[in-house]
Amino acid sequence: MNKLMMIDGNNLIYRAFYGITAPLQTADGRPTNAVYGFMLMLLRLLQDEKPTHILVTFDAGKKTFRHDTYSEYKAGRQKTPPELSAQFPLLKELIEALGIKQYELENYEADDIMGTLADRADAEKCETVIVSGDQDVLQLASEHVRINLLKGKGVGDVLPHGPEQIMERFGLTPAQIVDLKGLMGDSSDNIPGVPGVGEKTALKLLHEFGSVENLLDNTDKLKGKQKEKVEENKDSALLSKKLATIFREVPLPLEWNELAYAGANRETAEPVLRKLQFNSLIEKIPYAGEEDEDPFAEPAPKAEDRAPLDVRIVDEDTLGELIEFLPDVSVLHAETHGDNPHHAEVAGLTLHGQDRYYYVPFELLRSPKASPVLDWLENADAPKSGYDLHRTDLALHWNGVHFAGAAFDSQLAAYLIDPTETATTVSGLAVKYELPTLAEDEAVYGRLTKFAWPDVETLAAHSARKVEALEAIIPKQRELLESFEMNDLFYKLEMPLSRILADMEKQGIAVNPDDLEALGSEFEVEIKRLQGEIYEHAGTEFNINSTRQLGEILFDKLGLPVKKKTKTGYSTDAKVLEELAPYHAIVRTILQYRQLAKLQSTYIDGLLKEIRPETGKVHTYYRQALTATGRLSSQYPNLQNIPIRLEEGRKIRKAFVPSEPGWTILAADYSQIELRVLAHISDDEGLKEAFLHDMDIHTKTAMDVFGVKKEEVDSNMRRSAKAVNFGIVYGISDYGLSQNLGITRKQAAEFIEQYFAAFKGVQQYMHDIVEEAKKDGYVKTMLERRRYLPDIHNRNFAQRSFAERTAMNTPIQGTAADIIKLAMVQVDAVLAERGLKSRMLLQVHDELVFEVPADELELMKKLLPETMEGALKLSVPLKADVSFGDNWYEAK
DNA sequence: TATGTCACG
DNA sequence: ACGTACGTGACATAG
Repeated sequence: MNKLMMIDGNNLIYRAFYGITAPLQTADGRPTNAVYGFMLMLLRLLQDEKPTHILVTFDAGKKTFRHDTYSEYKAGRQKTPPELSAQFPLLKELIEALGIKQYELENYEADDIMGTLADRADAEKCETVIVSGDQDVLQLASEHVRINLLKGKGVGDVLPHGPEQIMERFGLTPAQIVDLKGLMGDSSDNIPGVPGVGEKTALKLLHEFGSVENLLDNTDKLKGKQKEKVEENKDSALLSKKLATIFREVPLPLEWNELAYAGANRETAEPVLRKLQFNSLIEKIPYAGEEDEDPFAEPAPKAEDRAPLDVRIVDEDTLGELIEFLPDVSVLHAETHGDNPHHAEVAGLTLHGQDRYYYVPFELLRSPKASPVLDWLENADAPKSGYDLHRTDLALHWNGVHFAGAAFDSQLAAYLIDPTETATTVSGLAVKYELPTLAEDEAVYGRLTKFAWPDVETLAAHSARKVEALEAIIPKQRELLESFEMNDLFYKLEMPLSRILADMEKQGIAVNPDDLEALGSEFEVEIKRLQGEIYEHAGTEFNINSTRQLGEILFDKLGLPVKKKTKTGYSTDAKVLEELAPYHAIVRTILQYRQLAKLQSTYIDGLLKEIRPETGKVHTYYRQALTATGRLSSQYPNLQNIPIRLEEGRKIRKAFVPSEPGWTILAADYSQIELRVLAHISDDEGLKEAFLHDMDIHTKTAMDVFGVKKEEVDSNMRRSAKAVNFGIVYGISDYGLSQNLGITRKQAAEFIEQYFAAFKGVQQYMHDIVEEAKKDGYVKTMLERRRYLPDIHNRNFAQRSFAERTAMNTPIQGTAADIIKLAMVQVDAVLAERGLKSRMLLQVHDELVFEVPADELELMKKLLPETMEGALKLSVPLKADVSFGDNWYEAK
């Protein structure tokens, strides 16, 4: 059975270029990221589709027959970046070397070539797959032709579209896709369509009229502005449809057997792959005549072919040998199981130095003879490198083993090098750094319910491979950190912080279950009452927590107006319910029910489950290598979202108490840290002035935006100004602000304009930072933390806009994160220097929470804000406020 | 496992 | 015209 796969080469290489941001290059310095990304996609496609025939098509030259019809076709397109143009010849060479047919033809686009062949294939009833990211090709779908539409940024994800999926998604046949384009146009190809008609309107019109032509013949059935627009743009609509129509009669000299593909030839493929430095891919290519192995299956075929590592599995008798060897150990890796490191199981440790590997089964550490190993593990002066040592530390801790001396954590390094990188395993890093592949943990252990430790030899061998890879990865990471000027950020901030976080997490915070249960009982009574009331209003009992059932009651049964839809049904979120409240008493009741149900399930029941019986405390886990901006995140439980805004929820905080009698909870939070950072980064005179005089920033903003005196600022003006300030920090858009304030977009746009007129420095910053992102491909915080923004060049407006807002927000949010991290390191040092007993327990983005003994309270009330305010010198003062009490509720 | 909702900064 | 406020995690439902 034959199967043809056709790939839009231009489309895929563009996506690969923006999808793979790693600085890959050939030995002579030519960039290869796009070629690499293309190869990853191709391999995945070969694996998933197993085609018997393949064709990669390209656009040839600039002019096509479409330019004769419309000279502005594809006008205004950004020039292809030179780093990408340079990769076309490399890609073509590689495709050739893989034995895959490629074709391009003067005057025609890749689409036309695919369309012509797809028609032929369909007539022959040959199964055909077309791969592209361009929606235009959906018009080619038919009984035998499926479109794999690329989705998202990933290199592998596709959305299969046959006629049925197209009908489901658009309510159109494949043939009607050109009518859709005719009406809505296509900005990336500069196809005009009908002004004022977007996808929504175009679909509505087509559902009614079927085609562009039929619509134009029946414009008398339209009304108002829409009628005018359509009538005025008849020619444009017809032209646009014509331009979007794929030409299916391209004169093609291709013979079917030229497209045949049965795998690559090792002798021709390997040299080219080596030249491109794609060493890690060599064994993932399906070669003709070789066993057809799954290129993504792990363990990777070649890894096992390499000479096995000399791994010694240590037992009581050979412990002496290991102990002698300890001073040479540089890399350590713990094999652990469990997402929550506070509850992780430790199978064993692999130690490496001087090309020797020792695997220590964890039980062996219980032996009295192993005490030198324990001493070494807890010796802060014995430096250890590894991957996710924070997790190792916690897992060992709860199993009774002390750990210290983390010197280089490869996971943290990877995070600084690219915080949005998805390769979050040692195996993933090996791929990234083009090292020999190694098995993913999942492949060795299985996952979730299927998890099982393999026999000790397999485990030791796998673990040693990881350590081997780390030995190669770490020097590369050191170089990158150096060249990114991140040495301070890494060695003086993130590495020390990692130990501090582990200390905080082990310490935990005491939670009084009686307080929670008492509060829970109150909620319980009220929830029951509200539930009864809702059933009564509804005239029936149903599951209020089910949005589907709730939607049926509100909108079908009670007939309330539908405000918003989700992709699966009616939206019933709080914003919608607020709008519906005037129509029916049930709505307010549901809002109250939702509020209490949330508190009950997440914060009463959820928190009670997390109290550790041995300690009576909750021990959160801070993820230090997760967020795109440099913030921490908190899990198991999340202690960064304990309620505070509404009084009912805020009471939860009363259950967070000191763990020793007579002690106090002390909290200190930065005041307006993000806006202060903005004042510094943007160097805006007005904003700096405001903070130098410690003014109420929202009032000051209102004064300048509305042009009034301080006394004239009313609460509404201040509220608006506050929303504008939030918007500024998030990367402002008129739409976002209008939604937040419930005003029109136009009004929001005016606010923003007035804000920028008053704060010229901020306006300049917002402009400059986007330009910087375009130039460099990334933005930075004050401490040189980076975030790459590949979508800053995206032709899709929404994605590009998002990248622009991110460019504005990340340096602000990220610098604020840098600052509080600095403060934590400094506070930790101060506590140690002075031998204080006070303990840092929590971090909530701009707030630090401590428990302090009575005799240290006065000192801490002074030291803490002092240290926090002095953490980093800005052109405006930092301000930290302290509060304290018998629990977290009181300390605010 | 995906989706909707809602808690926080 | 396009379609969004930035960054997270946990829970319940439903397939």
